[in-house]
Amino acid sequence: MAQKPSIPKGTRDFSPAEVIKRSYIFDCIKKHFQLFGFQPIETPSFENSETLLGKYGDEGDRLIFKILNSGDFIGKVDDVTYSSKSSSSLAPKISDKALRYDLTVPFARYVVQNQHTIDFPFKRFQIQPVWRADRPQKGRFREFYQCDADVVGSNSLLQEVELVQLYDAVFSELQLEGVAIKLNNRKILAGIAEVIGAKNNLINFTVALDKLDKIGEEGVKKEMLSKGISESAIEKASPLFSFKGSNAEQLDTLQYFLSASEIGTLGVKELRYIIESVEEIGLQTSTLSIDVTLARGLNYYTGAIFEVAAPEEVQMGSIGGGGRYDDLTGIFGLKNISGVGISFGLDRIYLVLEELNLFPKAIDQSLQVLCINFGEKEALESLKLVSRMRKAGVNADVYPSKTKIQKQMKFANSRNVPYVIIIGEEELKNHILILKDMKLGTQQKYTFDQLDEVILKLN
RNA sequence: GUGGUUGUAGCUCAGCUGGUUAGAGCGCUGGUUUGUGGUACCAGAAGUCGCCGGUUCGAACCCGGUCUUCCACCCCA
Repeated sequence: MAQKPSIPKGTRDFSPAEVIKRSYIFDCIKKHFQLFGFQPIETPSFENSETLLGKYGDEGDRLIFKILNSGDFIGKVDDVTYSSKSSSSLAPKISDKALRYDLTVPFARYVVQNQHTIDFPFKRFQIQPVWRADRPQKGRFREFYQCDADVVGSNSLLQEVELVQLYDAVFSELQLEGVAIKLNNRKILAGIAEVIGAKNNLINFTVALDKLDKIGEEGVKKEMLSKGISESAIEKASPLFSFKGSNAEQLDTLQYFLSASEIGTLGVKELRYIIESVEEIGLQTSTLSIDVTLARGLNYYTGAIFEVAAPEEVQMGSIGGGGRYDDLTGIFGLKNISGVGISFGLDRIYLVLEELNLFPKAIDQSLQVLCINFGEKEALESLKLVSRMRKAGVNADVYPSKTKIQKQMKFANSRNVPYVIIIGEEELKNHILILKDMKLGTQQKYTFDQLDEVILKLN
């Protein structure tokens, strides 16, 4: 026997039960994307390196999977580069393609490339795998799916309002109640930095602030200090560390706090509009709240920032996120196209639904009825009935070989088949079938002519 | 990328300071039941102890490397 085969670190096989549960989530998300007027696109799993590199920061570049060129790719490298043993200068010479790292940048590329055939505003959704050369952890993989919905070509804050509704609709349908949608605005973060006098240290300030719930007030202050933010600035920002109250109260406090900052005031105005609009329309099961410490990847967000936290009873962190980016397509040469989008973290949603036991009970009933095989003649008759049932939309099958009834029943049981049809020699002669309810253990006789009744029962 | 952690039967895990033939539960196969699963009882099969190397008379156990798992950073879904 050869050595056991294996799969690369951070990748997974999915069993039938897992694929079915994952499709349940995919289907729900997809359905709501379409209900909200989004259209599907797909892009290649790999892009030209220059499309991806430099778009996610140095950290991101390191995590991009690079694809080796074909043919004699080493022979074409000049001796100086080859003998330099420097990965950063060698890599571009031997690799000019890379695996998709997220869906947003390829989408931006798509929009720029197809700008003349797209009707703006363009609402697109995309559900495809992405790859990251990260070190795996629970709920973090090197190959995973992203489910994104973005709108480009509209500045309207109505989009933000709709995206909050979309989150609520999806999680409500998944029976995942108590999801916390957190909202912030990057203009508010910029305003805060301006007001406290840390304007040119915005990124370090927000990255540190984002960690508040994780490392606490002291930890955040320490990190800010180490990143060169002055003590007086941190002192001015300290009200933020214990920011409480209703959304309305927080908005008023923020408005006052940021009154000296033009951009901050604009941020508060935007935030207020979104919050008040959502409150007017109402949410089914989720809550929407302001979180001034929310920052996320700041590379391209310019307005609203979303993050969705799983219900408190599960330790899972973020199960979705998104935001507004005023100039995403600018990196590919198309200016003044504003976009806003959200993403669902499929793998984490899966783990949460599993932990809270929220998958539908009958989700693993992929087969509705199985016919026991008593031999050639009987099986042939069963097949006739099965084909009629299949036409009526019933998942039906015949056990392929004549083995012990015991074994066939056991198979039906472990496949979680709710009904079994028994047609033996005696039944065949009299044109009847026995329908056994595997849950109750009861059985009932029907003539072949009564098959429609059986189908009705199975549906 | 940094530091740590994990790997023993299909699955979940025991296995003492290094010492005969590596165990349990669940699952699987067969039987009690040759036309009835899920319960019960009986029997059985199944492991190069992640992989490679080293120390030792002797290694699942000690050492080194490697892969994998999970965790904390980094970053992020």
